[in-house]
Amino acid sequence: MTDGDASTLDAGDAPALPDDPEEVEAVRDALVEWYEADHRDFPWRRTHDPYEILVSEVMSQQTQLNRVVAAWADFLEKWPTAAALAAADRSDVVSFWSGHSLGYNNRAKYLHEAARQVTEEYGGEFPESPDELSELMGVGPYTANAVASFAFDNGDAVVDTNVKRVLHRAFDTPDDDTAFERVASALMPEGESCVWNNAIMELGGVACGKTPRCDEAGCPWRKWCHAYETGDFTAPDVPTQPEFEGSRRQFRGRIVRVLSEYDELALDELGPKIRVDYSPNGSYGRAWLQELVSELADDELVEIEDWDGNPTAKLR
DNA sequence: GTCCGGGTTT
DNA sequence: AAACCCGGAC
Repeated sequence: MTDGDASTLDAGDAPALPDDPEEVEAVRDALVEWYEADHRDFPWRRTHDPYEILVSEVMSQQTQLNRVVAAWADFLEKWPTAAALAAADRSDVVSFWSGHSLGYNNRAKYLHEAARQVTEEYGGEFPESPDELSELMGVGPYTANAVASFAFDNGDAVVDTNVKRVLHRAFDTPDDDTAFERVASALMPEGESCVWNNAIMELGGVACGKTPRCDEAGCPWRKWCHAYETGDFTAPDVPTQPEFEGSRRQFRGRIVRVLSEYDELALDELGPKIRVDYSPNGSYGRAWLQELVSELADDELVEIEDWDGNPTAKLR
């Protein structure tokens, strides 16, 4: 279809890819050649199994890649297929997640649920389009395109913060999601999502990180790059998170970790294991803990038994 | 000790 | 719009 973006594209100060289509082709070729000449050899880049890709993507969303390597291998050894994962107890999956310090335990739950969806709703066969993949629990636009790309070479351009940073610097793309979307899609060579999305994220990871390493990494886009020309390597704003130390997040994580070591634990036994200054009637006491545990129960990560008298928590 | 990363859900 | 995690780099 013809796009209705002509007015914005013609807006004079519109950011841009080179006008000449041959030049755009040169930009594409330069990146793909750079990637193919040398890149980090992550194990998930050696598979096209959609389940293995999904696991790596969900883990990568939140964790340094070094730790993902070990967790990914362990996870697949334990649950080699979507069917195997779907058959597991969720508490075991959450325990694994917590035990490998992967963070965001809800995502273990989502991954387990996604595996169940694949086996029960798709007969064990992963769907191959980004739209269908998006229906899986915990799979949003980024992960849907990543899995479609790396498993089936069937994705659209991924837009994660790496890609945004690269596009913002190289082509002065404004810090606006629809603009990133539009430029990323215009740039991706049709039908080459696997190599392309790997390449552009590799660029964001090794050459165009927060501190740019244009020359050291031999960035293939230096001759077109707006930032390289101007010296302004400003990156798009990333929302800053509230403090972690002392946060509810921190104690939720501790609770899950402790509960994965014990079958079940009364609140007054759990308390001291997550906080040295716990005392049942103190300011950080049973009422405080009860609320945290209740929220974990609302998230279906934890189960509370024995509500009358001596509440006990266990992984669900 | 301080800073850093980052997509999905509700 | 807000909540969610934790180790590693500096």
